[in-house]
Amino acid sequence: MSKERPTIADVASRAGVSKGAVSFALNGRPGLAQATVDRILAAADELGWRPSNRARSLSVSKAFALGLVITRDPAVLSSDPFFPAFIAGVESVLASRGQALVLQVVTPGEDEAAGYRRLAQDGRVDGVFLSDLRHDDPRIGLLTELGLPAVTLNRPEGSSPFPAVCLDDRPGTIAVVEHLLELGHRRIAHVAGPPAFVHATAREQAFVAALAEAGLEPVAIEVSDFTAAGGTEATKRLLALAAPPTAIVYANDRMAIAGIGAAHEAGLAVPGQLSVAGYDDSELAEFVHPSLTTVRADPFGFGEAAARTLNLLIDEGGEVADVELPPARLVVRRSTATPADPLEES
Amino acid sequence: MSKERPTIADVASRAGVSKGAVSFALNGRPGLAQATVDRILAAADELGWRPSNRARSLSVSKAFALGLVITRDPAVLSSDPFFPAFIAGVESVLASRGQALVLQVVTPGEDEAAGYRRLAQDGRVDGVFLSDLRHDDPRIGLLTELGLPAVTLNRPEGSSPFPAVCLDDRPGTIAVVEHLLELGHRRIAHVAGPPAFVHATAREQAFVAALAEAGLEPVAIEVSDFTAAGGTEATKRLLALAAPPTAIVYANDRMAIAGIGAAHEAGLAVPGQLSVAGYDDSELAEFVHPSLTTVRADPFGFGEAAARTLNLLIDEGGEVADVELPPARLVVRRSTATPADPLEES
DNA sequence: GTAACTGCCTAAACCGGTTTAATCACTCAT
DNA sequence: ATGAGTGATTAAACCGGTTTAGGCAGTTAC
Repeated sequence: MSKERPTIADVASRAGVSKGAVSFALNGRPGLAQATVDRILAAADELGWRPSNRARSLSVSKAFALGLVITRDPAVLSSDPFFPAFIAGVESVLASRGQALVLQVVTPGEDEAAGYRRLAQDGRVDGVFLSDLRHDDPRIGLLTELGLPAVTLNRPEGSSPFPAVCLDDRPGTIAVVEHLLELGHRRIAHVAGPPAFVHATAREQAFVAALAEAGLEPVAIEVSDFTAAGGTEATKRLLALAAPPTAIVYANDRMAIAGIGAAHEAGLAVPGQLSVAGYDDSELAEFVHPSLTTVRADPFGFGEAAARTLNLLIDEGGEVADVELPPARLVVRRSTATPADPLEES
Repeated sequence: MSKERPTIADVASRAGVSKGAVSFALNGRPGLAQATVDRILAAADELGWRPSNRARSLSVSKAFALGLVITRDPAVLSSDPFFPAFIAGVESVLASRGQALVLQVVTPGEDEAAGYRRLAQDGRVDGVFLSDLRHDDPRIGLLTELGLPAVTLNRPEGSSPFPAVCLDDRPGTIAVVEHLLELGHRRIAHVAGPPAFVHATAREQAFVAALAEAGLEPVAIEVSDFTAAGGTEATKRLLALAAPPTAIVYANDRMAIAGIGAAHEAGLAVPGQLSVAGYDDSELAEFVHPSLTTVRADPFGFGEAAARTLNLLIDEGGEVADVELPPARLVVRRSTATPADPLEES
């Protein structure tokens, strides 16, 4: 049993042809007689030969890998339900193409640009996913400068040279508000994510717009940070208002679940005295008490679409069309109900 | 502005030396006059040259990357607090060494061996982390056969050619049981993880042993699956017992939080009528109601230690000593209290 | 004065593929 | 018979580093 990996030269000599011929056969390029191709492929098969990624990378100047840089505090990242599913979706596309996913987790304090620079300069990846898109995101300029293909998850408001894969945050949020309005709520508050993030402001604006549609104004909008701790604090502030809300719409499940906890802590019944809604439909949403009304997106599908789009950009180059994913859907559970004191105001 | 990346030849000609000299200078190898080294490094600096990873990979037959294969259902993985922090710890070691992390998420249904095979045969990584270690884990044999260095997270019971980085699950679990015993609980149950996993059985055995230490037997041990859904089901079964437990120790936080939900659903007060303890200290543990008594490990440190150990194995080869991490600590919160009907027996 | 050694540096092979230009053996048209 | 054209194949350059063997100049040893 030879422990050494066979090389293309071994295959060539076994098939009685040149290295070049083997390469042609492998890549299905025209110019070889069918019989020769068959003979080469058979030889490769018998030797168990698979072309070396390293050699291929060097000669064709491609990495056969995509990169994902996640800029988050690991503690915060911990319970984010988006990325694992997103990554799984990405992988489902990469696996069949023999590509790999290079992951980088950057703590916000550090220089996130350095993360992308390393990926680009080391030639580790052929393209990257731009997640957690921010307003005037500096990474767009950075990647343009680095010449690294990218796909943005959702659309930046400024002009961007990169294709965007979008999952509109608004319909889900609007559905939540409409659901609460139908139940009879009129005093509704929102706990938003950091305004730097596109998806945070999108949800906030959708919230405001949906209320305005019904001629209402938010009781309050608390700007928070998507963490459980932040959700707790924001909830306390809302409950301390002179005229507190009868329902709170949170920008994600973590804050919402923490909000339920804070409400209970304050002696309020959920949904009896306070209705709560989240966003994400994380695993726990169904199993906390009361189970959480929330909005379910499809992060796996998001990952698939993003990977496909990025590969299209890398392979074909030029202009790649944006992709619009089906919007998130409302999932009604037990944390929302008719308000205790309905319709104070006409 | 030349858009082309400089190569080692550019640096060489600028410094007036040969390619080989540049390589020597870069890698700090002896045999070059200090003045020459300085000149070369200055030239490299001026050109902004960084050696190409691809070329280096090919010539030294190393990938400069480590691999992590996670075999989980993405839905389940979603809310696992371990991996994000673990990965961040790994990266903190890799970043300074210019290494990358290649991630692969394999759905349990698929062939997980294929994932490792791909990583090994494509030469993507120089070594891998073996997480979620199972009893008689087939991956140990597989990796031995593939000749891929690895580090196991925790120690397999059989003989293993790989160094183990261990975080003993037992002290934390024992501390939980002792805490409950001190509160006066005598009827304690456990919701365990799948027995295939080493850490699941370790926690279960520690639970049984700690009770035995006090001359007690478990009310019941429900085998579950670490998911919130599983935690709910297991809890329902325990509460339906003729003599239900006054406290339940869960093998992780997700099941515990779902357990609190199930208890509330059943009309039980936590911790008034049922004490609940988890394991992991996930982000939400502190913010659910009541806040969850649990056990806090240090997954970030786990990642650091694992990465360092794996690199040691790759660089030095031979025998690398196992690493024992400081054990997890008990975090007492509000979900545990004196039982309602204390000390029925003895 | 020459052999042996040392310190510094270079030429060239090498890693394992891809790709281009050239070669060879045929057939076909003139 | 000759030239052109076509299809199958190969030799060799190339990607950008690392590494080995060896060359050259300047001591030192005898």
